[in-house]
Amino acid sequence: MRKEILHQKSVSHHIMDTAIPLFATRGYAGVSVRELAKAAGVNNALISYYFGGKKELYASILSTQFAVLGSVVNEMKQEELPPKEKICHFAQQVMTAHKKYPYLIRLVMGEIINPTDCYDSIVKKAIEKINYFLRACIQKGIDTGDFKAEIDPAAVAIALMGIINFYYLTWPLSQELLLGKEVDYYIEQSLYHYLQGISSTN
Amino acid sequence: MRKEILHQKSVSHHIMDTAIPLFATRGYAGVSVRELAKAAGVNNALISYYFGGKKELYASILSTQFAVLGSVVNEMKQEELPPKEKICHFAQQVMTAHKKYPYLIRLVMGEIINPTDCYDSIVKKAIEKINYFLRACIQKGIDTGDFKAEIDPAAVAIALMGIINFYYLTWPLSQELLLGKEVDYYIEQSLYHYLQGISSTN
DNA sequence: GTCTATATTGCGATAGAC
DNA sequence: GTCTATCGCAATATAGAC
Repeated sequence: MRKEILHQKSVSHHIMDTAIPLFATRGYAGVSVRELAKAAGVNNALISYYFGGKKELYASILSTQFAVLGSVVNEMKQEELPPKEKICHFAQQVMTAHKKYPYLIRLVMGEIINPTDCYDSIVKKAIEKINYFLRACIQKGIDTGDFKAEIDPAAVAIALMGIINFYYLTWPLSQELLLGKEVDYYIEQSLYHYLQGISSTN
Repeated sequence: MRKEILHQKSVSHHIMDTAIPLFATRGYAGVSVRELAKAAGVNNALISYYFGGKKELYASILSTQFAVLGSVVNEMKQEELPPKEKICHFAQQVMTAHKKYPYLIRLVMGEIINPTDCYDSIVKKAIEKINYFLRACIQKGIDTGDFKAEIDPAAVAIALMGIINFYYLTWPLSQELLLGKEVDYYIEQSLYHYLQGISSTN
């Protein structure tokens, strides 16, 4: 049986998978096409052949990775749950996404602190979508009386994004600082405490 | 009167000040020595003359910027305040530092997601110091009965760092998402809600 | 589709004039 | 201290053989 049949993953797919951790951990400018090709075990010229160039390879990676974020929100929108439960469930979905796509958060942050041409077209829109979803949840919570009337949905939405993402944002440093505790437990607790702080009762 | 006397700031200092926003917004690999020199209005060769090379210039910037973080913690350590007030005061000091050194957070994050040789020697130690300070505050709060006994200091310390820094971390996007609200107000509120969540009473 | 070879540009660094 | 000129090398990209 031929090798190509055993390994059906296309060359372009393979190049992207190899490039993701490199771009994520060293930045767009920090990785060269030569290094990318060597790591993937393919010829330099194939990056231009399959993607058109380094920039386009990077843009391809960003759009496929960011599509993950979008689909998480889309799934959540359909759920019919009380605001607090919806936020907790969303947090769990994001955590699951971080585990499945461990380099996504670095690509996001890399674009936020060192924006490329992809920032406006891909990154910003994805984050705005998430923020809008959370704000709607919080507003609903205020309307139903679950949350304090005086809280500001926009501010709370940012705080929630911080609580849910900060650990992964600063990983692996955060893992060391957590002194052996489990991530899931940490985020669950932080979220619980914060939600308790904005809740109207209890 | 000679120009040099009117502008006493040394050339090396001027180069660093010009390089800070460039390294912060485009990353170490994203900026060339030629561009740096052009932006500062000096000759390329002067970067090697004053610092030894691009790497050393970057390292100089990181150490001076990170010294700011260290001094904030040192000042706070001497303060004798109840845990909650101490944490709130620390948050205000950090916010003041972010305003005075607006590129600091990007340099920090840049090193966390795309570490260079400076990461272990400069960045990691500074963050560990802050984390240790916060953990001590929280532990004291548990001991005095201000905070719930069941909370985990290490986990709460990370959550607090997230709440205090996430806004600046994702600026200017966070500013847009905040829909015109004031930063200080937002962080104050988020911190207040979270602290309320971990407090034993009220 | 994949390779080699190469064109072209830009990089960081430095020698040496002033 | 500051300049010009240049070295040696690595970057992205592509033409053309296979």
